[in-house]
Amino acid sequence: MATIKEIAKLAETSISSVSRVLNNSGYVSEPVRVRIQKVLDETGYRPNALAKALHSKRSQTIGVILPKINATSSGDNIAGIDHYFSSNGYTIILGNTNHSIKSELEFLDLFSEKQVDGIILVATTLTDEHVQKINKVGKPVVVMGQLTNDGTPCVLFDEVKAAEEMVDYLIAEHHRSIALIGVPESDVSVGVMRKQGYLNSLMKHDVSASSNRVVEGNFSVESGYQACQELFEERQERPDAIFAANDKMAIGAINYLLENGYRVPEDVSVCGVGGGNMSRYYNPKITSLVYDFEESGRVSAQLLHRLIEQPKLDLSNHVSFIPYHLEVRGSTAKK
Amino acid sequence: MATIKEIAKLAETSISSVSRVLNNSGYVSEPVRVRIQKVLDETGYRPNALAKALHSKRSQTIGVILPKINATSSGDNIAGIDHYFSSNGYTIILGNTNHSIKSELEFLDLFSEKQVDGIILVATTLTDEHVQKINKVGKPVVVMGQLTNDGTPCVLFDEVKAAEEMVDYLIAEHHRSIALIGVPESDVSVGVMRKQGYLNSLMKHDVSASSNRVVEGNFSVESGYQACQELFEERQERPDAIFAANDKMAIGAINYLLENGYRVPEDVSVCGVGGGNMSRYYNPKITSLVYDFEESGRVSAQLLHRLIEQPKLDLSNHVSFIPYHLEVRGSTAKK
DNA sequence: GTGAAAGCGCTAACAA
DNA sequence: TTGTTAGCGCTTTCAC
Repeated sequence: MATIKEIAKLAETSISSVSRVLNNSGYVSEPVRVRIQKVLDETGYRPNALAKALHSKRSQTIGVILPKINATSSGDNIAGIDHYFSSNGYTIILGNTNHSIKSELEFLDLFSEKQVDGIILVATTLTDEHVQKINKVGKPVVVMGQLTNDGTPCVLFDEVKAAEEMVDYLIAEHHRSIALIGVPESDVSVGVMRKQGYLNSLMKHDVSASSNRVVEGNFSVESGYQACQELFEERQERPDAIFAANDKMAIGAINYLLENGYRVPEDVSVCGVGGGNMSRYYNPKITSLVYDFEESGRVSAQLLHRLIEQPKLDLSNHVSFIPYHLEVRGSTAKK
Repeated sequence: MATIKEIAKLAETSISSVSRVLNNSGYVSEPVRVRIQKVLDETGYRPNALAKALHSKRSQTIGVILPKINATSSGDNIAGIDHYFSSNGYTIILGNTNHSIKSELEFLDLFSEKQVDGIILVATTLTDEHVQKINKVGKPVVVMGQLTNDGTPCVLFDEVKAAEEMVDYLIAEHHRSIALIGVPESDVSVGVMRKQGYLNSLMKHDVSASSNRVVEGNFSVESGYQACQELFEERQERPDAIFAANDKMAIGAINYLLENGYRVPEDVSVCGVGGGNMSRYYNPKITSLVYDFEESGRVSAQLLHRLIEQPKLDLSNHVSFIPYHLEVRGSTAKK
């Protein structure tokens, strides 16, 4: 790796002149410029971004922390973030936490050491420790997927409203015994909010809600299968519709139903949340709340970018809700 | 952000002593050590990794270049890479090329500027320009997904053998009219190799091969649907089995068949490659070559790590084949 | 044991 | 117009 010093020597000039042609700044006479450019081309010289960053205090790097890199939503999130930032000269560094809160905190520190210009934190839960650390890193942070309560700007879907809309639809289709396959409340957006929306809708329409019709999975297809089994084999009455908190569990539920002689949607309607490939191409195609995770990545990136470019900008308490839509597909029908 | 200088001042000592306790190197008397540690704790000081890297010439950063970040294989790849490297103190920086060769070349340069310690290039094609640039960056590079011809170590699946095995299986199940839904040859591993395996098997068993039974898609579900439609509506004879070069196209093909009154697998057997969630949970479950992309990420990472740690190590021409296995599921049956 | 000082590669005053 | 120089934050000799 050549340095600017060596280039200067080869071109028989000073490093400042080299720096000038490199950055197209200041005055350089044509002959010198040409001489330097020639050496630059011949050596294929690349400036050291670290040295540059050390001086400018801008690393042109964004840290992205997420709970599980190999989840379809993560891929889309990153695609959106990357698309926005790479076209603005930034590069992305990745922090995969595998759902470990400790690891989340560590990445906040690590990224801080690496002098990232900003951080996007894709969170499933937000503890006081998080909040504290976020405020301590002293760099712009945008939280994705969770509502913040300390003013940190966040980007997310309106989970309550979305879930409510889905159950409204099921009720409009004359379903009255509607089950929920949820997840633990440690995941606030999914475990708490979607359940809240489910309950809101039932209340609103005066449809009976019963813990008898609520079971819990863990996001996986298998857990959806088991949850559905529990619903149909261990509970008092059989639901005529199932709202699963994500598409994978909806698929698990459908698998259980089909294997046990129920028809979907004729006997039981099933719907999920996410709307990605798995639900779109499943057989039957699954009615789902379609979330555009790439868009949520893009919006987070844009927000963070503004925060970076205009440090005085006060975006505290800013909340961006990403649009979603209910897509009725083949897995639900009028009762 | 505090600097080592400020810490030294606060602890009323020199920066070298601070550096010593930071790195646990050299002699520091107990009282001084304690005094420094106290300031360190109180300020929550974090060393600047850039300055450190500038000096040590090790950034503890790995660049990963891939064609499409939101593809399930990419997520798994990165998970494997990340898992290995993060437990070794490295962090990952991402280069998403969206299949643009130009962009691939640019990331090689960019990562070089960012002083990454090594690069993993997930490639679909490898031009001379690639090879040239790879050799010029002067950093360890491991290519994933493609066979290299210039000695650059690579990690991939034995596509020819895998495809051959799949078609062997179809033939063993008495299928004789076997169609291929492939992809363009610009993707060497998928477009060329899998087709080669398909042909090898037919030849080997003396089963007729005909361009009449070969169509091309573009990896997507929709293209699989169309390819299958072409096979059944525009070709002379109908195949009794279809080998799709990936699971998505297999799903597209199945969708076409089911919509048009064919039963799968009773009338037509369909199989794919990949073996991930989409095929595992589809209805019917899809017979597939199960590739472990997380493992291929892990192996690439390990290989690159060795290259980084032992620069004199000669791993040129090294090729790692990642194991795979044929999983017979519900979409294929004996004829 | 401790601290001053050089240097990693670069930018940006400041002189010349 | 050009070159010298002082940092950016850190590590590491090398005197003291």
